[in-house]
Amino acid sequence: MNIEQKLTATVIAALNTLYGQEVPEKMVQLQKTKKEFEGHLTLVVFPFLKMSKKGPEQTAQEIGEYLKQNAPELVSAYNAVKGFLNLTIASDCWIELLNSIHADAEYGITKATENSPLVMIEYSSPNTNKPLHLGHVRNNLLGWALANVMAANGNKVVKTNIVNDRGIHICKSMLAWLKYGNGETPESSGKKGDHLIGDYYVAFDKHYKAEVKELMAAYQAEGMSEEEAKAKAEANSPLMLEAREMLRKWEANDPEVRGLWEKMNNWVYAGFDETYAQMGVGFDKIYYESQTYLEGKEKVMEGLDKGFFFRKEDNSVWADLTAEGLDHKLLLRGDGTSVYMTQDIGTAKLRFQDFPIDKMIYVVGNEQNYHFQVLSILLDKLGFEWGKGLVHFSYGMVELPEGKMKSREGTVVDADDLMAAMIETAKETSAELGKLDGLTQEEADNIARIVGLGALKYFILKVDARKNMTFNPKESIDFNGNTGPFIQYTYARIQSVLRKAAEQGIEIPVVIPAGLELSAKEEGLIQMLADFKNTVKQAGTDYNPSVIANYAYDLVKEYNQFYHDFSILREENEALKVFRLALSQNVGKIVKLAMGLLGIEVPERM
RNA sequence: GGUUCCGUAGCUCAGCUGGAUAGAGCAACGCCCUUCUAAGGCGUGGGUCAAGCGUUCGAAUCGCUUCGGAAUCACCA
Repeated sequence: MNIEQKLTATVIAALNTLYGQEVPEKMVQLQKTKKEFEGHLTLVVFPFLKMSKKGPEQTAQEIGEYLKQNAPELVSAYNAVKGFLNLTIASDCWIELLNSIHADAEYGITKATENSPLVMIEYSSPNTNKPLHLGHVRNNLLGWALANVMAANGNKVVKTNIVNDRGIHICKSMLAWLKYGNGETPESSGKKGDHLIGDYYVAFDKHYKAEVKELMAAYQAEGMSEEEAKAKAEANSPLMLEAREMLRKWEANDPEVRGLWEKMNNWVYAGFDETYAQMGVGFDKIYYESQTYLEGKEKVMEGLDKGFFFRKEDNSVWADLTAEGLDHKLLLRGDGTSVYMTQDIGTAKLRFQDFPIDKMIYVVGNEQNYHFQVLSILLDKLGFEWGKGLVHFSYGMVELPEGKMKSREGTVVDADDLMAAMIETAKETSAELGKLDGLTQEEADNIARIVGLGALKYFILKVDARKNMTFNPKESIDFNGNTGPFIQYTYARIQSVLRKAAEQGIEIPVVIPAGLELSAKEEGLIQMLADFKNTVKQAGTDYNPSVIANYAYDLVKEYNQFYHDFSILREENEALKVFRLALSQNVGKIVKLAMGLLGIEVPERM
């Protein structure tokens, strides 16, 4: 039983004795005492005024006095301010609590068991015609962190990625490469494969635009209106026609097109793998749209037979969602080909064949809210048990100060460049601060990597996922204040103290003996450490990794104050010294666990 | 127009299952390294929580209305 549970039970007993009423646990509102008041936990007494028939202050006094008299081992002091009863918990309770945290190397983490539900998390889901950019970074970091959080809440987790490896956009890159590439390869050019392909996608666009412009001028010279000319030019652009032809060939399994497609996709995958590795994310199972995009059709036909869907005169198949307050939704075109929704149904079918999914989480941007609302309804109709309860983990866009990223204007922030820049900044900062003395190049580089990526990841993960966020590429991400490096720095500091303690031959016992006089700061830190368990739980139930980030910051800020105000190794009272070492060690442990959930490493020194 | 989401300090964000005087960081200014890592600590200034109404002992938090912003409502994915 933890402190709050004990206290709740004691308060219930107190109310029973004082006012002769049995109150439900829910009515006992305990909250952390605000900083400006003395105490650890605060009981809100407003709900009890009716039974006490006294004023708030007097009621608080009565309850406080009862607790102090009857449970001194728990409540050592109290003060009443208006309707708030601030309770000071006895020091030994805190040491006991620290010991329980100390004994658990993975405090706050609940491991999955045989019978745990299986949660599948889809994230990343790139197109193979462009390298990853800042938007993908947010997606990947959130997906990875969310997967960790779900796993820490006792779920079996399967991380999955659906790669959009087919379609007109890939054909554009392929065509441009054939036309303008001169056989360029990642090896010959030294470019990462995804960047190489991205360059040809851009090249296609450039040539296509030039073509359209030229055609338009010709048509307009013939007397067409601007609008007409544009439409006709776009329809007759030889490049676009060629790309469409290529897509047809691809669908007809033309060996040459398929061969090129495979070659170029493999370049992209090699590039993505590098980016993923640097980002520190990964997947358990990767699906490719080329393998799933035909699967949905069968399911849709099944739904049509069962009367869930209907066919129009032009042979297209639709779902009528007016009963759900939505519109009609196309599922199969008149020519029988699939649309996006159909493909997602197909992917769902394959996934369910592969894994006994209990819950499905899609990490996809908020511009697709409508899509997932519809998908949920459709999957439910088609008999997927997890369909109705599927979670669209909808995150907001990353915007620049001047608005959205636009590839046309070259404002897209590339993932590889961004990570490299962060690491470079970390390296420079470390050098300026003289932190690298006595380290090998390899150690220094690794620290720069950990710190640079830590800054980037924390910057993104600390904000509530569903909100749009602003990123200003001109102002580099901070390393001071509420940042990843601040948290990492505190961890490194703690490790430094622990190393020195070890050098001095001081051992931290398995059980810290009780009977110490603790400061409010120290007790508060233990209280915060214990909160980690609830924070992990909250992050899981709310699908919200940012609460972990904010928790880590609060904890570390508190610890830094302690570190500044109290001596650890220079403390003369040996028992107190050992206690503070144990406290520090556990702060370090929790910081590492919390950051680990976010996918952020912590350095032993920095 | 329908639906959904957002609006908190100059900037970036917490707080939102109702509780005390709304918090951090950045930026500005000032102080603290002969002492365990100064990527740190302390302090000063900075707010009509978009606006209004309602529910409540109590509203940034819940409800309604209005204003502002975003997304979406495709035979694109």
